[in-house]
Amino acid sequence: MTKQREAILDVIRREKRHYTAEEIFALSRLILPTISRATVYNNLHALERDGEIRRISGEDGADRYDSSFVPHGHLFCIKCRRISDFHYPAFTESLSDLIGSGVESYELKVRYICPLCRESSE
Amino acid sequence: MTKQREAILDVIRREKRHYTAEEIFALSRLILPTISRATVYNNLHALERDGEIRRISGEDGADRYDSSFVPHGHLFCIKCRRISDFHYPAFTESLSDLIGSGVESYELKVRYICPLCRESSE
DNA sequence: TGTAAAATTTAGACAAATTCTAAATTTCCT
DNA sequence: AGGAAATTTAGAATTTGTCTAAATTTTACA
Repeated sequence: MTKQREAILDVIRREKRHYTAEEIFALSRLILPTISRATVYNNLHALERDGEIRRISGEDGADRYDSSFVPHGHLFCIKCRRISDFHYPAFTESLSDLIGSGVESYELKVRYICPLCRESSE
Repeated sequence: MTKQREAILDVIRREKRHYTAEEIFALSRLILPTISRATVYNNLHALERDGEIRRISGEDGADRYDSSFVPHGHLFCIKCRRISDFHYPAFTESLSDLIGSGVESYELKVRYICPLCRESSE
């Protein structure tokens, strides 16, 4: 575990928000001023491969990263573009029941209009 | 409905594969040789907004598009990178039970090792 | 420890995917 | 038909992510 990887993991874990690689790069630079972009991308890939973090792929261009251990999905508000987590306890199980073995991970993304936006458009 | 949009929709509907924007661009050019890349992207966005097609976001760089009306998820083999559809009838219902109203669409992506790859690695 | 091999990091060039722009064309309405 | 609105076009620009080759760091183990 290099100090670069540690810094990156720190950044992702410390905040509740889901950052893009570019944001993680900027924040890691505050800790290690010489860290390079390639290192950030390398480590994001490695951490994803190792199951330490999860990638949320692109509702708005760049991928984002999430460090939660608890399996969960993501809600994207199509109006305000905000992302929130959503938990679905029995899901993982029923998924492997359906698909069989070999499941490594999943990504569940729901596009919706969040309560706040629904309210304000009334 | 412009002839450009029609051509694009045709390309997506005619094949079972999930094409990238670049592939759709190339195939649309066979029908309309002067169609431009920007038009393809514009229409892909519009068609997605209108619910005519669905975007499958990036396991391998570029997004792909799917025209099926039946809600379903996608299986990505992490070895051979092939994508296949997978149907999960009760899912849509239980999703809106959980989240409430406002759900517009969802994307369920499962990363796994497909039966063929599992077999060949034994 | 000392040291060699393996892995990782770095800066910056490169590449791919997507968006933007402004002018030209087409479509739509009445 | 005539004018406004929408769409298309080509290509430039931007964003996101990957690659390269040299330098540094880590790891394994004699």
